[in-house]
Amino acid sequence: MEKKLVLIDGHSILNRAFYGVPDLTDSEGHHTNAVYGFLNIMFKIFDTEQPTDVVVAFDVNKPTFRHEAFDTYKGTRKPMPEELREQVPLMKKVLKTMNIKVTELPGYEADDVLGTLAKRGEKENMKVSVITGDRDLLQLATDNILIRIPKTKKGGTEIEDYYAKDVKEKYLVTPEEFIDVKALMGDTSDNIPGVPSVGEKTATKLIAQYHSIENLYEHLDEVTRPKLHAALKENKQSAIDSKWLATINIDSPVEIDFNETVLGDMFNSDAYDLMKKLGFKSLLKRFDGDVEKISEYKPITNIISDLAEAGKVIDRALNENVGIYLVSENEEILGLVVAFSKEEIYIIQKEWFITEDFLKDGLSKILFSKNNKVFITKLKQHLKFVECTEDIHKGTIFDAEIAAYLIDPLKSEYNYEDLSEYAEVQVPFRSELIGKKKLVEVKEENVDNYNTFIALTALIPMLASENLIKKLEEYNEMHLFEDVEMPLIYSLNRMEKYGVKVEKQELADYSKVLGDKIDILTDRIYKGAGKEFNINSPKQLGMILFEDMGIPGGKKTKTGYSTSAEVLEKLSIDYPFVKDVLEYRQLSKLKSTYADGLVNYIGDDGRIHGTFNQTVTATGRISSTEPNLQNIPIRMEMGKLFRKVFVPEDGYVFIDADYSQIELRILASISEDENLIEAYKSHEDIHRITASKVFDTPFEEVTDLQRRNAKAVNFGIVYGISSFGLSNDIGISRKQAKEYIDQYFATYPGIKKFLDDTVSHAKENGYVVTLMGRRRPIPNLKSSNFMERQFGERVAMNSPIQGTAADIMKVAMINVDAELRKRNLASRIVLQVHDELLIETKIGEEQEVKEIIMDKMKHAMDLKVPMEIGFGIGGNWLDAH
DNA sequence: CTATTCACG
DNA sequence: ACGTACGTGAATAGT
Repeated sequence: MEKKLVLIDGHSILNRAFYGVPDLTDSEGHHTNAVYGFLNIMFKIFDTEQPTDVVVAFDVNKPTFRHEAFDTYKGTRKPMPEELREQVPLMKKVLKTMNIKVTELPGYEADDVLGTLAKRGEKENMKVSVITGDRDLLQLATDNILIRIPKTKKGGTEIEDYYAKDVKEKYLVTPEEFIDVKALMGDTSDNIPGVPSVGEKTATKLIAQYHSIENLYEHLDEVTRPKLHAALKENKQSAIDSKWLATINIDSPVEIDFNETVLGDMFNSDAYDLMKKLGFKSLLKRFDGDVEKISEYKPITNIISDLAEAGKVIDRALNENVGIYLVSENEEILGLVVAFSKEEIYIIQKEWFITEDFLKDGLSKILFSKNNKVFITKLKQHLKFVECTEDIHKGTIFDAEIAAYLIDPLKSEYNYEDLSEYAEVQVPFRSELIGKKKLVEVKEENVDNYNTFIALTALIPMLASENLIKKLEEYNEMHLFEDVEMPLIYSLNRMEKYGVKVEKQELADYSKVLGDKIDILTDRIYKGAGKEFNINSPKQLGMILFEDMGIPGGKKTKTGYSTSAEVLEKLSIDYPFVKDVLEYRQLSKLKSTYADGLVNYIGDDGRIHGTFNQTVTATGRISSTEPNLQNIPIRMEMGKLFRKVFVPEDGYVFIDADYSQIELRILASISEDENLIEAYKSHEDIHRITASKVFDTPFEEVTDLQRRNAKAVNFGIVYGISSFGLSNDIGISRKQAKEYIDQYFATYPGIKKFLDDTVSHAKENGYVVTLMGRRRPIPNLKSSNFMERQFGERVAMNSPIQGTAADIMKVAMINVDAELRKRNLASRIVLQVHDELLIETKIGEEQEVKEIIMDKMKHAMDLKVPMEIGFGIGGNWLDAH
């Protein structure tokens, strides 16, 4: 029988899998996505190749013979992200458990091991496949050695196959010559220097003609292009060295016998248990006799184009449990999916008599029916299409995205694929169905994939709901879900629908003013530099400042000099030129982001309707996009003028209300520190009190500097203080900073205890919670990397505080909004900026609105300290604040 | 597609 | 000896 050998480039494939597969973690919070992706690629190969022998080769994290020869050689080791690094040992363990031969050879790279084994296998008449993501291995291809490169493309993984003839076809050179091409070109990521100015084109042409670097140099006179000739002549040694570096050693001392590589029982019970523990449900189906045999679920859909039939489905949905999805893209509706169960899914197409209005109306009826239960994701987006005068009856609608967010707020997305982990079905990947294409395109090109995708989007929320609810209950987050996050959807929806009025002309005028100032500065900067350059390019600016002008003290970043405001600020004292750059930076930021940026979002109604995202932040805050209305300037004089263009419509005024020092008050309350609570109860200036205690100065004699420093310490505490951070912030020594902190903790011992307890709780359980039970997992605390763990500790200290503030604001928003509507007032919330609400208030309603805000904001939660609200009223946002 | 910078809380 | 404040989003440059 013919033997078939599969050789896998371990790190290379693991790396591809890591970047190609969405984040996954096992029950203990360890990352598993790369391992999962690796196994999927491996099984895909095994399925088609049916190998008799398999070896997986890993690199050793030690210098190789290439380093010995050249100290500049760094190999391919880019720093690996921690999330990937931790999966390497796991990968090896999984492979060993599956009885797959794993090898690593000190002093050599995996490439060399693979090359050696490939050639040995070929000699023994085996068919050989090398699985790698690295094109350098193409040099190994022959008629019997196949190089296979898996690529994550739009619409799934494809594998590029190369025998010798395929290399020749694609790269116009033989596999052996491919080494020489690469050597000439050089490769910065592998630190192969090559010959400068020789790119792929030239290298290929030269090697195709001369077949090797050595032969090329024997015929160097024939190279007539003068620059090329010179470059080759000058870099002869480099070219030869590069070739040596790029050549895979096919004679490495690999002590492996082909007796050891025979594929044994991959699907043994240990491997089964391990897969199960890692949560790789889809892989379990490969195990014979697996009782839980799970295969990929592909929904069967019923397409409806007939109006009467569509009406029947919608009517039925009013009285049953349904998963629904209104398919829309760029405000255009494509159809409505109604899923009653795995077996019964209807896709109501928008065509013939089925109009957008019909579908919107259907959606509305299903959502607002009190006799059904609706499972959905992105409810807020759906509400965009319906009239929503009252909130949907509590308990009849379940947004699975929100639920999944509360269970794990660290995920970047919560689409059907992410939710399927709760649904006990194995679903096709989104990337395979639609990739990054627009839905309309997929509908045209591959209607089957389109239907599968939209069916799953409707169905999975329903299938996942049971386990989601179980988890919410287990985590004690049901209250948060039912009474905070779900009701908040409607308040955010109204806020988005109202939008906020912005004076377009004034914004345009201001853009012009800024533009003129920028032009003047640009001229001055060019004159000062002695030449024109792109001031917006940190790279070019760095060159000008620290090389051309020879300004000392260039702080390096990964890629060059830092030109951040922090650095420039210090230089600006001695160099007026730098001052101009700083001002240019500030103005061009204002112009591009705020003046020109915001204009694009002003709608025909003269208002900006931004999006407030509810499932983005790790702490529970909402975020704002398209545009970001939560970072409109306020601190700088030039910037705060933008707040003047935010105005109420005619007949209204702005009321602005913000929580005063909400986070510090929360800290006082959660920590139950008596001194801080007492300080707040006294209603005196908290930073002054702190300064007085920490610096042991009578209250009346506290200096401005002392107060400022105390304020910085208060901030620092909330962020999870470190002496370094504090010293950096207020420009004192680390030692001094440490003394401040120690003194602070001595003043408020309850805070010290709370922070310590929180961190140890987090280390023990892997998560922290807010006062309302909102959970944030902190996987970093388990990291093997010291810095990451340290970061985890700061996060553990900060998240309960920031998160509780978010909880409080959410409750306040819901209650303010509800009360305004209950009283039939025309006033409405138009913006939320974390601790601030902006209310467009109908003239005549000011007093009532003020009372509502004060009441609802103050009493959103019962804390051990009083909550104080800053209040303002005015004809624009700046004046109201 | 990532890094840098800077706007906000 | 590491190299750090917590949470966001947008514009820009350059690979």
